[in-house]
Amino acid sequence: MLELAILGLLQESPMHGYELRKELAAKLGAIRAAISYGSLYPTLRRLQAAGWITEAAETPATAEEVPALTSRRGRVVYKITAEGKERFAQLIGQAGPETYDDTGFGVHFAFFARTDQATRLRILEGRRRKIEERREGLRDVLGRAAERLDAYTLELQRHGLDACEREVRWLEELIANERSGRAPTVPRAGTVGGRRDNDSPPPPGESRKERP
Amino acid sequence: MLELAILGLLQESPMHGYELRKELAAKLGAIRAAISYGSLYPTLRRLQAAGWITEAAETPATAEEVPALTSRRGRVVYKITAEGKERFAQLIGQAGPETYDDTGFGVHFAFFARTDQATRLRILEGRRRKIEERREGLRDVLGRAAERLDAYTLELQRHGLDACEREVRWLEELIANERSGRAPTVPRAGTVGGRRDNDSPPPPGESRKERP
DNA sequence: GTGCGATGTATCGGTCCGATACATCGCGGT
DNA sequence: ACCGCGATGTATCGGACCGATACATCGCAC
Repeated sequence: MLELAILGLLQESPMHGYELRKELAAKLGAIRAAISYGSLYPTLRRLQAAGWITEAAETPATAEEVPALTSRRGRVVYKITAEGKERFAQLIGQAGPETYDDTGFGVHFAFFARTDQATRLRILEGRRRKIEERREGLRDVLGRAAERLDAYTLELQRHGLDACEREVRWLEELIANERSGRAPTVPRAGTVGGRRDNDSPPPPGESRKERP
Repeated sequence: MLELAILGLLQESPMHGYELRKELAAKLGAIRAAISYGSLYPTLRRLQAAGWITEAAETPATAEEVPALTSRRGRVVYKITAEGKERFAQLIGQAGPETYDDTGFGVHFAFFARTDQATRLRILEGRRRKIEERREGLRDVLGRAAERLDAYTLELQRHGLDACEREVRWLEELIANERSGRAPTVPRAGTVGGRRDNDSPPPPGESRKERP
């Protein structure tokens, strides 16, 4: 999963580890807190060894100014290779069981702008199926095994069930949008947060800065 | 976390591994799918080595019938020890940072029936704080960094933000209930699932079958 | 000029997962 | 009478990821 996320982010622009972590946190903030360095750096080395990414030269503009006075060793910038792009396309296209768990789905969804529509649909439906199964499990427990459980545990299940139903509805809308029409945004009733600009941006397509 | 969950479950009745996994799935179904055997069995051994649990004799009633014809080796039943109960009380009472992440909070909450009110309150408020922070992060991204992100990523953040707001409200109600009054259940509008019995059972206290 | 928070790279031990292996039991089908 | 097959049950192994920790540099506020 981390591998896929890194490859996806480096496709937007070259970055060093620290930056990668921050971008990752911004892009996946809804899913996971922040990736640990204990995972990040070893994975970067693994990707580099596999040839999916390479170290890029630091400060490409106006080089040679004060060249190597303090043996400038900080900031290792990585960029994705052609093989890395192929690898990303392969990973984003194929769907194993882990594609539908919380983290896996989140990462795939975050890169939907780089995914073709058929795959998007497949992933959304797979996720829906998985959440529906969880929902049925919770309903079973709340129905059949309710008397064996204490009130707190029951309350936890109810909250979980509610979240499942909500996510299924969300997925339904995304699937409907995906099938006919385009815009990835779900119609919203009350505009819950703040702000109201930037609603319904233009259809997917590739994001800007594909090749700076 | 697994350690706490196992200790908590074994406090209700002795069990073997397979059963433990199923009970765990029922109790924590809203939080995590099912614990892996690759974690369960090593943890059981660790707990046994530490003296928190012991192997209990299988088939206590009507023993000696067909004693050892096929060398009956299956089903290792574990029971909690006095030290194990102390350990549980200690773990459930102290709160580190991991107490407030999704899994940690879920496990603590699932055993609220065995937790004193002050601790319950502390944990609920800690969780609320954590979710509020995540919520603020998402609002920031949706407000300030929105133009850098594609429509799918934004939709993911919005869904996450919605879930955060919902959980905060849920926690608010639980906290209010906890402070004055008793019943752990949150007032519900539509009764979404099925069934309507077993609503608002008597105040917490210990669950049944403390000592069979 | 000095401390301090942000930036930045890196490792280590530990927890947990997913795949896999293997053995037994009860039951239905043929 | 036999066979298979799904549920029950214990167990291990490699790998992914986390949390704590260490350490070094930079800019800037006091």
